[in-house]
Amino acid sequence: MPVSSFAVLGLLSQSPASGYQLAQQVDGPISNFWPMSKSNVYGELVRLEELGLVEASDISQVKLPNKRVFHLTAAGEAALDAWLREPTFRKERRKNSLLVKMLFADRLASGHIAELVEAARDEAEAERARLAAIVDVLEEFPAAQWGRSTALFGLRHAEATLAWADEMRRQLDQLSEPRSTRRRHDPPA
Amino acid sequence: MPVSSFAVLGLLSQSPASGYQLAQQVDGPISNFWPMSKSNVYGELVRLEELGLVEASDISQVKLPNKRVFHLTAAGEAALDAWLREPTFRKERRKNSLLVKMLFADRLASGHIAELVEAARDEAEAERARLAAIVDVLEEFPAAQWGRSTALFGLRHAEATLAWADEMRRQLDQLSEPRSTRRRHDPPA
DNA sequence: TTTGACATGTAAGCCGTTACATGATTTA
DNA sequence: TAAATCATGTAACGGCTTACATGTCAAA
Repeated sequence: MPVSSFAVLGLLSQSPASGYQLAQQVDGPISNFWPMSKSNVYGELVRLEELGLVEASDISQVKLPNKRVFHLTAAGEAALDAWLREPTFRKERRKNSLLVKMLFADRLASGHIAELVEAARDEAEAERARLAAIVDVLEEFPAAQWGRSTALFGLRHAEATLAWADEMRRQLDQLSEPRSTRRRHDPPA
Repeated sequence: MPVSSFAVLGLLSQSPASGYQLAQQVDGPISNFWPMSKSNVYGELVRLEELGLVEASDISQVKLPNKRVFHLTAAGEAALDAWLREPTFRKERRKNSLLVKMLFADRLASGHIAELVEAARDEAEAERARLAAIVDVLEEFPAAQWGRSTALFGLRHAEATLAWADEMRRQLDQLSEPRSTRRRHDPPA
């Protein structure tokens, strides 16, 4: 079973929900580290229902379309907990096309490399600010401590990207001014 | 065109190669941030050939199977360089099932959470050591500076994961010994 | 009157994986 | 004699995405 199945089980474990509601939830916090599309959600629900891990109650509504509200079965709870307990998450493929570009950066003028690095830096800085704010806010809600931990993970990684970008900047600076032994603090010309 | 196509173009730009040779190369450094399977490589070659971005020369060998050695066309070089120059790499989905587990960690006993964190830490520490060694070695080869930069990126991120795991450790320690106001340095009992 | 929220899905297709198929030659 | 290396692919399938299809009701 794909991780997406467990992601849906996890969301349902917090509260029963219709496909529509789940489709909205997957654009929430979880999208930061497990993006899913709407269709994907509906597909997972079909699978989980066939496996008996979730069940639906038909809710008829006046003035609004009827909906099917899903909730975990006992088997669903067991499956979720068993998965959560496994300390195995090795197979995730960290794909990063920025690094593919860096690997072949020999083909680029240093100005173009600098553009790549700056674009990466800008993105990382925006991410850092966004996540720092979230971590800060959640600090005050002990009940959200694990949610906070996911944001903290992202924050530390954004900081890592920033640190890397700064190192790359320095490397690129040395390329463009390679006057052999250059003093640390040049007097203005 | 998927990034994998450009990855193959990039490898071929360094030196012409047969499908077999490429299939070996994709298990090399590039596998750290763009994993590809053997079949995937052969598939990409078909696509790139149809698009006129690579061409093959048939090499007949005695005592060994014949092979088709691919090289970039002018169009292939142009396509690669155009892609390398674009400072856009936004769409990469960073998927991380560890964080999915953390998000639902409320369902777990703190011992199980600690196991997750320790497993993540162990993996990150192994990765840190592996990459630190590579970064160190490549230090001495200025020609490999961009290859080194990709390892450095991985190194900084492994360090970020370690820092995060240590913060989680502390958080978990506080959970297990919550004797209200605890002194910094407890005298032994 | 049109747009947006509510609500559920299907269809087509892409990217990529694992497993399989074939067959010669070299090395243990 | 068995395994590894060289060499090229095919088949089947899984996961996921985008775009499309359908329809009601409330609000602007």
